Formats: sequence, structure tokens, C-alpha cells
Amino acid sequence: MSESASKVRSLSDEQIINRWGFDYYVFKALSAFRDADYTAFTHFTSIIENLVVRPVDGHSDMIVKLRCMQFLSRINNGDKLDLTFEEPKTPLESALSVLESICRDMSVPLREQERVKQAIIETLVMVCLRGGEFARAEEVLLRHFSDAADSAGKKKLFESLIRRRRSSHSVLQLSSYADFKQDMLDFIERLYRVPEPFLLQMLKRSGHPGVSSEPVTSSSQDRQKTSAAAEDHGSVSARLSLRSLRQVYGVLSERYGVSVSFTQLQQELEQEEEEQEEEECPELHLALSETQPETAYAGMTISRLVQEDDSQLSAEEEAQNEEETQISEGSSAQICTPARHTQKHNRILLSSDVESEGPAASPPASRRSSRHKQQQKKSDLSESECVLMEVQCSSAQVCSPARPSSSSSSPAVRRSDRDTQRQSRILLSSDVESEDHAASPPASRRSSRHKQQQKKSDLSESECVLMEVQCSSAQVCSPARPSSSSSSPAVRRSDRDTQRQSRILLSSDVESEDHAASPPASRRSSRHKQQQKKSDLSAGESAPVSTPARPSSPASVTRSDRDTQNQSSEMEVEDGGSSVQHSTPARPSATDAPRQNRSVTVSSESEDHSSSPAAQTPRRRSSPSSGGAHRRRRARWQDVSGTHENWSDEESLFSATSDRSSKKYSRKMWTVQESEWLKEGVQRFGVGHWEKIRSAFPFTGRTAVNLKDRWRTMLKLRLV
DNA sequence: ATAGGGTTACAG
DNA sequence: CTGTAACCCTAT
Repeated sequence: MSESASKVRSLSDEQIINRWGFDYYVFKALSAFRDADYTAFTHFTSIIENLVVRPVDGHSDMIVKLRCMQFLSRINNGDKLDLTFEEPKTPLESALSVLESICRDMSVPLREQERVKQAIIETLVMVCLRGGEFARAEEVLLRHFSDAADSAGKKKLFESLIRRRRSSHSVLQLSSYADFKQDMLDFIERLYRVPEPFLLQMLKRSGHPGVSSEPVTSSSQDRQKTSAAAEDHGSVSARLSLRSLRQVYGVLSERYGVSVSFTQLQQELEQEEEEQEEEECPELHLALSETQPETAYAGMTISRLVQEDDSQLSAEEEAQNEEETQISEGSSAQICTPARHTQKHNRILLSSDVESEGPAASPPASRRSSRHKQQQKKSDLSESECVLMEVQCSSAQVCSPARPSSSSSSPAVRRSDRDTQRQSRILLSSDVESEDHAASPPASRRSSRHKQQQKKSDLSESECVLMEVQCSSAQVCSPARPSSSSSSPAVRRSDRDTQRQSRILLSSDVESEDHAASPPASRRSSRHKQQQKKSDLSAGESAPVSTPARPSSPASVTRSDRDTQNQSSEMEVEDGGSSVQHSTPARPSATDAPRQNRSVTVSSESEDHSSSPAAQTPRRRSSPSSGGAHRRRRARWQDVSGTHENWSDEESLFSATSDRSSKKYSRKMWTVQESEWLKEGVQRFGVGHWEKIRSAFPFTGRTAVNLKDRWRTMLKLRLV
């Protein structure tokens, strides 16, 4: 962590918008699952999967969502024994491990955990039996089946079926997989109620007909929405009433962890206005930004954050949240609280020239459950994003300059809400800033614009922690999981895709080759091609093509590859699996990229999105020997992006690979994050206690031996 | 389960 | 081809 301490993160427009998209598609995927439209579900998950490879604002609840999607996609494919999400495991076994993660990150009643687990195991056994895979059924039975009294009977029954090699039995007939799926969905929904996505809310608020407001959509609704979105959602600006603005603000503030209530903002604005009354433009600029602390992101993962913070958040925070919520919604009110959240230090700047109006009133809307709020909050904190809202009011308006929330609590605020303005325009834009450690006073740019000063509060370290995330986006994102994260999502994807593609697009050199190498790979490919190839070839039909070394335009290449993949993914449905799997094109996964920027290196923030992540990618690790921390980091993430093989992470969430035949191993470079965990683990448990360390951190795809080896390497490199 | 030496996959 | 991080294998 120390190393990363000075990073600051910024969000690009792409990250923010992708986040909106992510939320939307998760929502849609759940709706589809609920409607038993599993085809649509897989389509949505593919979208998500691909989206997550791009830079995404990784919010804490993103992890939760990813895990849910991951869980459901495994459940969805649980009856297909030939699919695999994680190497040797069947989809349902993978679901069990996701379940564990979920239980670790969220508080799930023990009973519920057991019940779900048992349901999965029983279903798995039945699936194996139905499929005639008795040996596997037996293995599952032995390994997982609980000996609880209530399941003893079933266990016996299954044992006898296995013994007699019977794949049909009334019990097997009785339980339908479809019911099981819905049961699992219920579990997920009980656990985590997905809030209505921001995009939908915007759509609704823009007055688009046909969009209903129930949080949980029905399929028909979905359709409508979708189309609606396509139709008129093009522009970002919408006309909104103050009330709407308030609502939107409520949503945004939650999402971005802004702790100041709308009312407060208004108030402050008013005050400010009083002080400075000069200009009269009917515009109100509201900019909210959180400054990130300059902490290290490196150290933790989101998941970890989630875990830790979550637990810590607890009551107090919750209470706070509640308060905020109320306030924001509230009608009258008093405000308070500003100070607490200080940590987050959101900066809010408002400049407006508008004047305020009378009190008004309407409750805004926060429709998220308090529970989610917390999570989001945390995450939010961690992120520094800025949302800039400009409101232009035709008539005068109110604006309150927001003051830094942190400190002072403002006395009661009086809210002046005026609905008056029916026509306010809200523009949202995110400002991306890079805040790297680099230094710059964060505020400068904005400040100039707005008179207010930003407050940068300092976040205490605690918050820093929050942010940490090295990857917040990255890992989280996508890969969602923090841990595994490291592996590069992209990579994996690519592997996967490759497979599909190989079938579909054999002709292209890219594909054929890719297994071997891919972008960065060109050189490598030539070198190692042979070796790799053999494995691949064996499986695959495509002949190895020569690999034209791809000119390197990584970015473009990558992209195209990706696209291709996507396309193919759809088709993929049918092909169970080509078995070719292979190496990965080393494209830096988007995921990684963002992460990199944020957490690690930060190369250029500004470009973060612009220059595609891919661009950075091609390079791989720096020489270990280089001592500079910076360098080291860089190397690391680069590594991350590079190779890989199986995934288990968030990224892989949805798609399964069907080939179980993976052959040689591919190296998965260690990420900074993982190394940090390892260091922390060694500190905590001591050298040699690899297994303990492994289980104490969200490592994925790492064995105790791997940790030990990595430690050895780190020692050698004097990284510790 | 861990330590330590050998092997493999890659970067350069 | 060389160097090396990551990984494998095996004795303990």
C-alpha cells in the first residue's frame, strides 16, 4: 500500500457512463432471469462482460452486482455438465464458490447460506445423475453433501441411485431445474435488491412514455425501456423541474457518495448568493466532485473493501445514510450532518447566478434502499468523481452553493425548493481529472470556474482505504473481483473468445493465431508458437496460421478482436465448446487498464480513456530488477494485463468455457494488489503460513505454493 | 502443508 | 537465445 499511497484517481466519462450502462444491464439481466428468458439473460451478461472490460467506474456495489451475475450465470448453466467456468469445476461447483464469496462479502444468514448451498449441491448431484455421470455425482456427494440429519435421507437415496447407476427416478423427475433457477434468483434478490438504474430513471424523468417506474422490471417493460432509450435518450440534457433535479441529485449523490443534501446545497447557494450578487445569469452550475485522497489504492481490493468497510460501516454510517436520505427527500427539514461524511470529501461547487425561490417542496426521490446506500457510499467515497451538473433555469432559481460538507454542519437548512422552475436543464458531465499524486492541486481547474472553493478535505486515511481500490474500476470491475483480479480479464476473455471465434472466424489470421499470441504477442508468437500451438492445434481445427505479426496497433487490433468476439459470443451459444483455448492475446484488458491508471501507475490520466488502454498494453513487464517502485508497479500491472488463463474472476463471470482440457499452464503474473496482500499476509501470519494467508485474502487462482513462490521471488527482487 | 530444486512460459 | 517469474514436483 505504501507504494500506492499517492495515487489519486479520476474517472473518465467513459468510466462513468459505462457504469451507468453496467447498472442498467445488470438490472436487465436480472429481469430477464426472472422472466425465465435465459437467452436474454445470457445476452445481457455478455454485454456486461464486455462492458466490464472497458474502463468502468468501479463502485463497491459493482462487486456485489458482478457476483450476483456471476452466480446466476453459473446457475443458469448448471445443468450443462460440459461447461466450465473454472477449470475443473462444474458450473454449479463454481456457483458454490461464488456463493462463498458472496457470503463473505455480504452478510447472509447462516441458515440461508446453508440452505442455498444444499440446494445447489443437491441439484448438482441430480444433474450428474440425470446426465449419467455417476462418478461425478458420487464425488460431489462425498465432497459436499452435508451430513445434516435432514439431508441424510436424500444422501442415501442419491447413493443408492449412484450405486445402481440409475439416472431416472421420481425424485429426479420431480425437481425441475427451472424451479431451482428461480429459487436461486430469489435468494439473490432477497440478498440484494438492485436499485433502479440511473439510466432508467433518467429516461423516466425525461418524460418518456412507457417507462414504468417499478424497480423491478418486467420483461415487457424492459422492452419498452430499451426502445425508449434508443429513441430519445440520445441527448444528455433533459428538461427537468426542480423537483426532478432534486431527484436526480438524490440519485447522483448517492451514487457518488456526495453527502450533502440537495437542500443544503440550495441553502448554501443562497447564502453565497447573498454574498455575491453580481451576475445574473440564469445558470446554475453544480459541480460535485470527490477528491480522492491520495491514498494508496494499491493495497486493497474492492472486495476487501467491501468486506472490511462494510462491516465497519455499520450502524453509524447507516444511520447517517438514512439521514441523508431523508434529508434529501425530505420535505422540510433540517439538515444536518454534513460533517460526518467529511471523509469523502466531496467537493461541491456551485455557482449560480440564479436566484432562489421560495420554498417548495417536494420530495425527491431516493429510491434506493438504505442498504444499498451504504455500499454505494463506501464505494463512492472511494471514488473520486465529479459530476458536474449544470442547471440552467430559465427563471430564477435557487442555488445553493454547496459547501464542503465536511465541516460545518449547517444549521438547519431551509429548503427552498421551488418547483418553480419548471424548466431547468440539467447537464451532467463528469469531469475527469487526474489527480494523481502528481500533484496538482486538485482543485485548480474547477475552482477557477466556480467561485467556491473546494474543500478538499482531507480524507483521513480511512477513506483512503476506501478508495483504494487499486483497481477500483478495474478489478472491481471487472473483474470484478478484486482478487483475482489480477488476472486479466481481458485476457481471459480473449481466450475464451478465441475459442469461439476460432470456430467462427477461422479464417482470420488473428484468430487462428491468437491463441498463440496476440497483439503483443507477435514476436512471441513466432517464437513460441510452436509450442503453444501444439497444444492448441491438437484441439483445434484451425491450422496455425502464421502469424503475421500484427502491426502493432494494439489498440485497434484489440478492439477489433474484441468486437469480433462479441459477435461471436452470441453465436456461441450453440457451440458448446470448441476446445481450443489458448493463450491470450495480451491485450491489456480494459479492466486492467483502468486499474492501472488508478491504482498503479497512472500514467496519463487524462487519457485514460482516450488512449485506449490497449495502447498501453503491449508492453509487458519491466524488468524486475529495476528497483524503482514506480517501475515496478508499472510492470506489474502490465503483467497483469498480459497473460492468462483461466479465469475465475469477476470477469469470467458469465461465460463458461467448455473445454476442460487445458493443457499447459499459462503464467499468470502477479499483480500489485496480490503482492500487497501477500505482504500484508506475511506480516500478519508470518512467513511460511501460506495457506492461512491465502485464505485470509481474496486470492483467486493462487495456491499456497504459488504464494510461497511469489514470496520467494519477491525476496529475490528485494521487493520486501 | 511447506521448502526447495527443477521446468516452463515469456520478455527482451 | 538468454534471463527470469511463475509454476511444477517431490521430499519432508
